[in-house]
Amino acid sequence: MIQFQNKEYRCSMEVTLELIGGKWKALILWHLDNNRIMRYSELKRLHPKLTQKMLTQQLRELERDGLINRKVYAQVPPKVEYSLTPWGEKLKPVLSAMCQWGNQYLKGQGLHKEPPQE
Amino acid sequence: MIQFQNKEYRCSMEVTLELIGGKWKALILWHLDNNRIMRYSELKRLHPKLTQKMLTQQLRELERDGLINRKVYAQVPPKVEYSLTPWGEKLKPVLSAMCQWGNQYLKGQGLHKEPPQE
DNA sequence: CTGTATCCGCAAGGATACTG
DNA sequence: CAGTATCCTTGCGGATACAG
Repeated sequence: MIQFQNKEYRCSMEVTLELIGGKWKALILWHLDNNRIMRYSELKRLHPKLTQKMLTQQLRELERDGLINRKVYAQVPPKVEYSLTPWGEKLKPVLSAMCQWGNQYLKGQGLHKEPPQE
Repeated sequence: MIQFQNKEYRCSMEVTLELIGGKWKALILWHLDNNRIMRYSELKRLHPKLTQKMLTQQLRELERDGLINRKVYAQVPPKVEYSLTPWGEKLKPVLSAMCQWGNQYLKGQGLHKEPPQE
């Protein structure tokens, strides 16, 4: 049994799910990984169903958990840049594996065809 | 823009999230990957907060999407075994990467320490 | 531009009872 | 054992207004 932040976990998979699970986090992290640095408005455009409230909420949690950096420029109009921390960057294997799998699944017509052998 | 099952996706990451996202699927798949074959009652014991309703629902979706097999033995009392399909097995890189990352994060005291160099 | 703050609807998910 | 079926609650997340 793992103790972490006042909660209990049965395996490290549960911890990972707690930190990058949820509806939007993996998507945000993946695009931050590709683009290195993104502004709030760029992240907002990732998906039409991603609302301001949700985006801000997810970004705050990712920041709190040490996965992304938030850099505010003291200027008008405001400018805020988001980027991955070292911990966030170590997620690359996870994220790119997810993306690759999705690609393969789509190419194989998903459901009805066996996965390709490589 | 990707079309898949009457829905639209902007990248394959979104497709993967649609198929293995959600609160329990990755955990279920990960343990199926480790144990090869698991009965319903074994899966139920994965987590105290995983209810029958949720487990059944997630299993049905995973089966519908071609990620797991469901084998029913015609006997009393009933016996049902779940296992990964070839598509499900191709998720191993994703799942083990997630598990590894969680381990590293925990060992590094998570938030406040830099990730280890390897 | 990059956010907060509220209000609020609705569907995800919990609890319970029942079944082949 | 491995589920359904049903009811009911909770809180996620949408909509809107406002601000530095």
